[in-house]
Amino acid sequence: MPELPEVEVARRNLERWWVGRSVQEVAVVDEKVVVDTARAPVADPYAALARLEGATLRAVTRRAKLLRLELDTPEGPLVLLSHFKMTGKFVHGDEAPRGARACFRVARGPVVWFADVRRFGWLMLDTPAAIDGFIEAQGYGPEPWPDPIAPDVLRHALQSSSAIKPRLLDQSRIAGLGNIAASEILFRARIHPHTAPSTLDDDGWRRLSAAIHAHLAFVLEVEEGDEIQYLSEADAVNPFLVYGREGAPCPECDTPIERERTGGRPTFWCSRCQIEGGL
DNA sequence: TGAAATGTTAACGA
DNA sequence: ATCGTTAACATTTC
Repeated sequence: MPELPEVEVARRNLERWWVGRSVQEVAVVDEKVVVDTARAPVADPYAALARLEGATLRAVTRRAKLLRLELDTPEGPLVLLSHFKMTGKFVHGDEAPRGARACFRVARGPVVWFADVRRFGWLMLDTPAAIDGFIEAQGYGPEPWPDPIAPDVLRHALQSSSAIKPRLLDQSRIAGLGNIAASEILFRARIHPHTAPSTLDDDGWRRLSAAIHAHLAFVLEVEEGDEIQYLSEADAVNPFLVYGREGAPCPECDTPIERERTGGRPTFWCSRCQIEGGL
């Protein structure tokens, strides 16, 4: 299940596989894969994606967890936007992967598949103005990658007197962080997930800023490459410090890792390393 | 078998 | 208004 780093790896992969090359053929495997700017499935997804045949991919950019493919098509510039949600990914290969929903045959390149077992993800194709309007309307907060969010900016974005953990997930405060990232970042920053942002001192904000960047850099390094394995998949190895490690020894102090569910989402932390108030 | 899963969003209640 | 929880989306895995 993808967070920012997985989307960023997909961006790099699509750059390598596809940028500068044209699309020979497009196929829709799952009719509900293409949505409009209201996120409703379009009436004719075949016709929609057929607009990309003969198009050349110019650039791939990322905003939060959205991937934005800029294409020059016979009818003019269009943007293909995707959201991976829980299980989406782009892969390449001759055979349809599990969960295949659409595919793009790249001239002098691979066949690129949009695969998404749980089918929460989507593709959206429209003019640059329409797509950028859609992205703007999401109201995303500042990007934590590639440049770190400065401690001061972080403090203003997260300002609150309730628990910090759910705040980190709020895309309108900081863009791109997910549920795994929240636990990992707070562990790295030695901040308890229940800590109220209003009680963090300057050093706490500095640690949080550094921890966000360090976590993203770490996951990007681990997941770089053509095949991204999500944790839920068979054979996946858990590369995280505390996420999914309830009861296992803390990597710093051997205290058993704690777990709780809030708002339906699990949180993991070390009760010795992470103190409320951040110190 | 039931529960839970790395995302988002609408609906509801305090 | 704002916060937090719950259900829903669809499917797989433990």
